[in-house]
Amino acid sequence: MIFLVFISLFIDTYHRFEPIQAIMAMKRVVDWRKLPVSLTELCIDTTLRCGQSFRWRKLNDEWICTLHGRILALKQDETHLHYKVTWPERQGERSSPSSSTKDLPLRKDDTEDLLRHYFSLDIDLASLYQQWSKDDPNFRKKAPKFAGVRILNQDAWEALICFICSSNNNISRISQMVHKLCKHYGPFIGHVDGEAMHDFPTPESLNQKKVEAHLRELGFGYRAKYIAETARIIAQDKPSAWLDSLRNPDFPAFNAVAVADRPSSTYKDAQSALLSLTGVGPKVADCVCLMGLGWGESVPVDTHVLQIAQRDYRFGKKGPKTINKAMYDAIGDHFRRIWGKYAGWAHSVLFTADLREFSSRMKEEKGEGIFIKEEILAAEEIPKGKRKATVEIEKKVHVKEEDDTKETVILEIDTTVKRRRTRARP
DNA sequence: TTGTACCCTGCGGG
DNA sequence: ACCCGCAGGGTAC
Repeated sequence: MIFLVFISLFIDTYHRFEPIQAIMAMKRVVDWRKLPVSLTELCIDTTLRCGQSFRWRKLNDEWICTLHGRILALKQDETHLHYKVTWPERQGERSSPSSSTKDLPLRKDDTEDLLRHYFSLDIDLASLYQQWSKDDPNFRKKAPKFAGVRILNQDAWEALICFICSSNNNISRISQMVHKLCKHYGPFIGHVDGEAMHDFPTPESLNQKKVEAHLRELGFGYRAKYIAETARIIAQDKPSAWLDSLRNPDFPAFNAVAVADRPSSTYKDAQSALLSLTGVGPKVADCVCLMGLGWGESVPVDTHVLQIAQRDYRFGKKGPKTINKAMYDAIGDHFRRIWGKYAGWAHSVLFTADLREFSSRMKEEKGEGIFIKEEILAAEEIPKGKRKATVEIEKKVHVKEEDDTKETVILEIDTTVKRRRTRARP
């Protein structure tokens, strides 16, 4: 049996093909083009804001980002995804008399392929939603308001650095930090609305002497060291295509080239390989697996997902405050059992539904279809002589919910909570 | 195996 | 108004 591994050529594509792209860049006036996609299959308004990518910005009703050495603008209506490409400017080119809109690119423009790859448009999302809804009442309840949420097929290196930034952080600040990385270390591509657009920096550009100190000045905190060390390891210590060798072979990187006779990685292989990097724990490793390496079964478990597991999937919370690796794996396995091969995709839908930014969509649900009844099972005694104490209370919460079909479902969730109690006066 | 420091920012309750 | 505690897609020690 022959194993295939796909090696990406993404690194430095811009520089490598500079002469060709310089000619392509002469065609400055680019029309909007479109791909047929329904909002059920892809909703960019949700997908680009739900915290899996940190570089997309919405300007004047268009989503803008640099990707693979070009600037992309996206718009969407009920039937189509509209896109516009801008290739990089060259120094002094704009005033060059040879510059003309009549010149055609030498190569076929691959932006449509890039978009199909980036959004994994070959995957039938509606069928997946149907399957998850059939197997999971909670998904069936939440999903209708969050259609078209996809996992983006991002570059592994970019995902790695972005999710190192994400530790103990919020989406707003992560976006600001990633923007600073691009601005200070990424290749300049062009202007949009007078604002300079840079692509994501290469490992080499982040593997320089003063990067750590500089990133600290820029407000990266303790993550500055993680980024600098990871860049050094990827740029110096590992083979050139090491990260992409961890990809799911069924979903090769964009511009990948097949290489024969290499053992292919599994999801668990990829996860454990990533864990060897500084600043990369199980959660960050899973984010890179899911969004950067094509492993759809990867379920990143953060505090949010832990809450979802406990609140909506009766996952016991007897464990400690900080979850250990065993607990972490158990939660992932639990969701993989429910949702299957694309568990990470389903997880992303529920994660999005729980984000505060999107919570208004669920607001009307609260208090109408859901009734909660608490039943205290056991409570630790308050020590004698103390009037107040923080004690463990074990309670059983009955959640009675009605879904659209008026069918009644009873879920029981065992919980242990800390509550401040006051001893009754003698 | 469990606990704590780590950088920084926005938010809600006093 | 200001302060203060705390959480925000965790990880290293």
